[in-house]
Amino acid sequence: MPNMKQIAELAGVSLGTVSHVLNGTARVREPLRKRVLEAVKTTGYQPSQLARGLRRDKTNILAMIIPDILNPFFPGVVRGAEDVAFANGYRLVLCNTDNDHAKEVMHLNALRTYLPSGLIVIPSDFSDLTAQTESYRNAGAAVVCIDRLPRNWDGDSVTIDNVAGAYHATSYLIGLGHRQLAAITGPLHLTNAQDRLKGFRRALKKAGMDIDPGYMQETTFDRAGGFAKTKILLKMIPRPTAIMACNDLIALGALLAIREERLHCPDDISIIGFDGLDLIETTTPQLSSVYQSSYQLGAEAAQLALDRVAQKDSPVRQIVLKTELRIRDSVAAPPKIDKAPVLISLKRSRSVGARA
Amino acid sequence: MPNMKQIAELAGVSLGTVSHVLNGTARVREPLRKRVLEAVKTTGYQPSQLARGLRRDKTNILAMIIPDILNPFFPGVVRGAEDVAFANGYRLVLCNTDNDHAKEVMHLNALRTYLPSGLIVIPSDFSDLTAQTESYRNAGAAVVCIDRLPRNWDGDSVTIDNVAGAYHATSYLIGLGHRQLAAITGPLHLTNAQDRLKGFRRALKKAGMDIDPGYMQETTFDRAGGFAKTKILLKMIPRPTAIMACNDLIALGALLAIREERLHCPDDISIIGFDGLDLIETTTPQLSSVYQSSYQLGAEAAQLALDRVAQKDSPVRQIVLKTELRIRDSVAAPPKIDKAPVLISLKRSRSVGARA
DNA sequence: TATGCTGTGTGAAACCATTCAGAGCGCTGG
DNA sequence: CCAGCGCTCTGAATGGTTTCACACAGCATA
Repeated sequence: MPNMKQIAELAGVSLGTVSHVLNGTARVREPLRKRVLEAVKTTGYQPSQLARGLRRDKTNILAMIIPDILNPFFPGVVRGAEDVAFANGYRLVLCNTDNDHAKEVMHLNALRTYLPSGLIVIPSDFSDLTAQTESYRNAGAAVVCIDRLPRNWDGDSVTIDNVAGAYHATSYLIGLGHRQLAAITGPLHLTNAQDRLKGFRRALKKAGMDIDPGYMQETTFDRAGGFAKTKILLKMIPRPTAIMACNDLIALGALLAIREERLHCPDDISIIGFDGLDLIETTTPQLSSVYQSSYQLGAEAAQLALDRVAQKDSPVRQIVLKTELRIRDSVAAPPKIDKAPVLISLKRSRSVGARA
Repeated sequence: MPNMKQIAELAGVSLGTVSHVLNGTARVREPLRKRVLEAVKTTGYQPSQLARGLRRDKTNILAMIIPDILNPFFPGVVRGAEDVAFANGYRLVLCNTDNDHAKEVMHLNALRTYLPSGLIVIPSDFSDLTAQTESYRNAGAAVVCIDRLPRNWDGDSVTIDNVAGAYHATSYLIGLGHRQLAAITGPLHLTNAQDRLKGFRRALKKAGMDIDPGYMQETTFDRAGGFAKTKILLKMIPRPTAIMACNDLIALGALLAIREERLHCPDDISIIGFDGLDLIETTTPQLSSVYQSSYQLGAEAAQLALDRVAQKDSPVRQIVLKTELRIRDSVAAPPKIDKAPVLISLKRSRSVGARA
């Protein structure tokens, strides 16, 4: 593979001229320009991204730090970001943190020396990332936080309206007549989990309903967590008639727990999840969910990062995406009998268990 | 951020000595060594990966080219590769091709100038990639093909035993008494799709069974493909009593089609998928599948790449991973009535349709 | 004719780590 | 006592690009 010097010789011009032709950084007379382009074409020359990055103090790399690509929410985010990056001549470096702050910091530190133009982070938790991200900013890199925000975050971000999403879903359940609601939230050190719980409570308050703290269970954002917490909820008296799950994996776990307890969704209990993953379309019943576009989340983040690279001092942008309540088969009005006193409700629960 | 020169000054040694201490490329007396390490520690110095890569003609980057991270099979592969890469101080650059050969070539060409140490590719199709990958090899990079192989591939690879996997699944169905089998294959320009079909046919042959080509439908590796082709299969006379789907998404589509036709899996039709994705555990019925470890696929590939970087001229390795038949609720013996003549079987199909 | 200005090109410096030839030093064996 | 060797360490060259100060030609103006 030839280098720029050889192109310069082949075209009979200086190094600088080749650079100017290639980058459009200065006017070059047409004949020279043509000779350079010709030389590039015949040799198949490609500039070294390394040398270029070394010299410009920045590469066409976007670094992306996410919790875990195995969680089905994140591939969409990654794909959205990669598409935008690719379309602009950038590449994506992907790092998984497993929500481990130490690992996150390791990635953050190590990646910096590759001089990425931008950094897109889904924070592992509520830890303050200012120290690390500041060093990226000083190095001229754009930093965008998405999905959740670390403590004290005042930079660019893309999130969704978690409060509104959870509020709508909960209100919908209340509208159907549910009075015994439960929520299974994600880890409350994450802002998105916090906000979804906030939306849930706000809807209850609006309806003048109160709730025992035991009906709000906190767990990890996965199937196992949803399963375990649902088992607990199903034993409570009175048993909830609807569960607001703070993501789809939790909802999935809830569905499995309900099934294992020989209850039926939505006849006995309604479920609404959050995220709108593809895979909730294949369950029986199909799960209702607060849809958000993970793809858009990633795409907007990448665009935001690239915009900031182009215009370093434009005002901070904090994009908030809309959600959309998608009702499918997992919600219904509460069983009639639940309007009767507690003990009867309990009895029914047992008989149902026996029946199946 | 300081550079190496400043570390050298601070430690009172030369540039070369700093490099040797950091890379262990030569013996350095303990006192000097200590001073260097001390200087590194107090300044928080980190070597520039760019300068390092430029000089060594190779970076600690692993490039990974896959069809589409949104396909739930691939996150596992990526995660496996990223974990191994990370553990060895490497980073992963992720590229999606959408099975588009042109896009694949673009990525291949563009990535090269970042001088990755290794390249892991899931080929978009059967196209010959020798030209592109050869240039990586010439640049000293390790190239590993996984999951499927391009035409004429004679380099390192990690695949699974597709033939055996499909063979076992099919044999299992035959063992249950199924005689009207159907297969829905992936695109036959992909080696893995070819091999799974081969395993299917081999099992039939072993059992002395013949099959009408109409019962082997080719489609894309997704839900929509499985859905559409199953619709066709369900109209055939005699109707198949079992479907061997060449991946889980196809199997999922098949399940949905069967459901939509008011038939029942496994009572009317059995289904076996391929891949063993998590999401097939949440369907009703749970889908049986030929499990393969996508994580291991990625992890082995990354390890293979790193091994080759370390030992350039070791013999080519072509790793073939085992599969494991995981039977769940989607398979059963064929309905008894199917042993009766065709017309009766047809009738039953109608009556079932009317029932549901 | 001298001066200034524009429009184009040039060449060297800078970016930063690695590596290689060689220098300095102390020790050993003859 | 000296040649020779081994062990450390040094400093310059190297890799490929961008950028900046400057040069040069051509033209217009005074």
